[in-house]
Amino acid sequence: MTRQRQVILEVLREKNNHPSADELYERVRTHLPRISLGTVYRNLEVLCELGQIQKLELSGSLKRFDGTPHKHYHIRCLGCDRVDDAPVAPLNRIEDELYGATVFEIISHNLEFTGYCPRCTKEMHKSGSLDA
Amino acid sequence: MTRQRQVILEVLREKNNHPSADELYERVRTHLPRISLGTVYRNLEVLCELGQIQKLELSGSLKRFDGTPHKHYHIRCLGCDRVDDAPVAPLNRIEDELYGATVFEIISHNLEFTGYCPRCTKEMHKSGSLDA
DNA sequence: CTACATGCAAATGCTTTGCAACCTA
DNA sequence: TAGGTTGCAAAGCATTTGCATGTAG
Repeated sequence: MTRQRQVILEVLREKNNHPSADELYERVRTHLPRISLGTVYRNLEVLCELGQIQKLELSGSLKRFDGTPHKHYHIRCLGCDRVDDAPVAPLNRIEDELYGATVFEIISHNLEFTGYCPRCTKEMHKSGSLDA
Repeated sequence: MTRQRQVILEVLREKNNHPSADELYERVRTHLPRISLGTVYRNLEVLCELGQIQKLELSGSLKRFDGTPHKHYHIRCLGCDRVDDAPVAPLNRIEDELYGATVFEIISHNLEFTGYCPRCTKEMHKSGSLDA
């Protein structure tokens, strides 16, 4: 556990708004100005394997990271890419529905919502493109 | 509707195994040897906008394309990236669960399964890494 | 004839990697 | 001091884009 890894974990946990590697890099840089982006990527990978954090591979967007290890769903803003936790109960039975109906051995599932955050909703109303 | 666009659509529909742009490019090339990858990308984009096909932005994988416009879920193989349709009924009510519980204006949702296809399952048993 | 589509190649953006120097247990 | 880790720079890969030419309607 190097200083770099420590700071990355702390910074990710203190304000867990699901940052991308690059956003996290910028924040970590205020504490460790000489850290490199490669180190951030490498440590995020290691921390995932250790089960301390999770990598979010949301469709149609770059990778983001979640400071908590517990499984939950997310909502992503189509306007600004902001990611929030989705307040929905996990679908505990959904994988059973596939049993016998698919040739795959199911390992996991993920549910993702997309929509517009308040700011982007307002922005759209201003510019008149309410349907986009 | 150019010849290129026509062929891309036909090839995508005739064997809809959710190819990537590149795989589709290779297949289309057997009919139109001089087509460029850029053209394939551009036409796939256009066909999506026309509602003829859909773009699948599955997490942790490159973009894939589905020759049908109707909404359904998918399963992806963690070993070889093969993508099948998931035989599960659409969750028609799920977005309502978020109503009032999030500040987002929900537009859509997507459910994704991951697992192992028969071939990769067998492969794992052979090499002894049953848990990966 | 005009607008849009093409082929080609270069550019982009995120992510990974090779490598020599550097810590740290 | 041995093994993992770092910073840096370069490479990798999927995708997008600029531009001159070509083609459909």
